[in-house]
Amino acid sequence: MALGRAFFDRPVVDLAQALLGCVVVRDDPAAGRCSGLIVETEAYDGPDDRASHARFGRTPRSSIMFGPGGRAYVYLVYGMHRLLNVVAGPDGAPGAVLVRAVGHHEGVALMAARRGQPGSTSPRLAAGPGLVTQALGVGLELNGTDLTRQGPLWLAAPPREVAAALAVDGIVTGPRVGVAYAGSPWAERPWRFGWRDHPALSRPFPRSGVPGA
DNA sequence: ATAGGGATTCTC
DNA sequence: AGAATCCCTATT
Repeated sequence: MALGRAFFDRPVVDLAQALLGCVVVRDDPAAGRCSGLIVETEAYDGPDDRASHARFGRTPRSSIMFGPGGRAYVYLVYGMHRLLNVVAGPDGAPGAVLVRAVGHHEGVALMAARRGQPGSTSPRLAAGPGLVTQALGVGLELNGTDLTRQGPLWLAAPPREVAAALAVDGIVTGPRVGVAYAGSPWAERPWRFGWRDHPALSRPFPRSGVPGA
């Protein structure tokens, strides 16, 4: 059962936290299904956020960020890595959440094969935003995909036991990665969220904390 | 039409 | 610490 549109209609920083524990499902007709648990996210807000692609206003690339929530925003960085984002709603309010890391769920073997590491069961197969798309087989052709309906790429609510485990472990926050160019205060905003001590985190959080602290 | 740069990852 | 690599945005 896919998460409905209403789930995404909230401030992007709230959405970034709400997505932790959710399941990102990749259904490829040829390769089959794999899915992962979202364990790390970052929020990118509207034009005021100097780290966000929306800082240039509505451009061809960022236009998806200005649309309704619950759609995928996939783009290329550094000429080689594809990054997956979840657009926040409502329509007209730009914002997107970068999926920085996912943990194992379904189709680990398929994900390992896509990573070029057949047979690996490392929990860190998708520990990093570029690795997430590589492991899940997410390409630019999926930009704009409606994540609220079962299809090639969609999102599901956290399984019961996952939600329970996350509640026990807690959420850590920190500054977003690789956005020094944005300057103060945007580079320091604690808009990176992670499942505390999860093995699939992309890299250590410099300081521990709780949302809102 | 062209130049500057990046929400990364891997290797030296 | 540095390269790989190309699309996007801004500027001329």
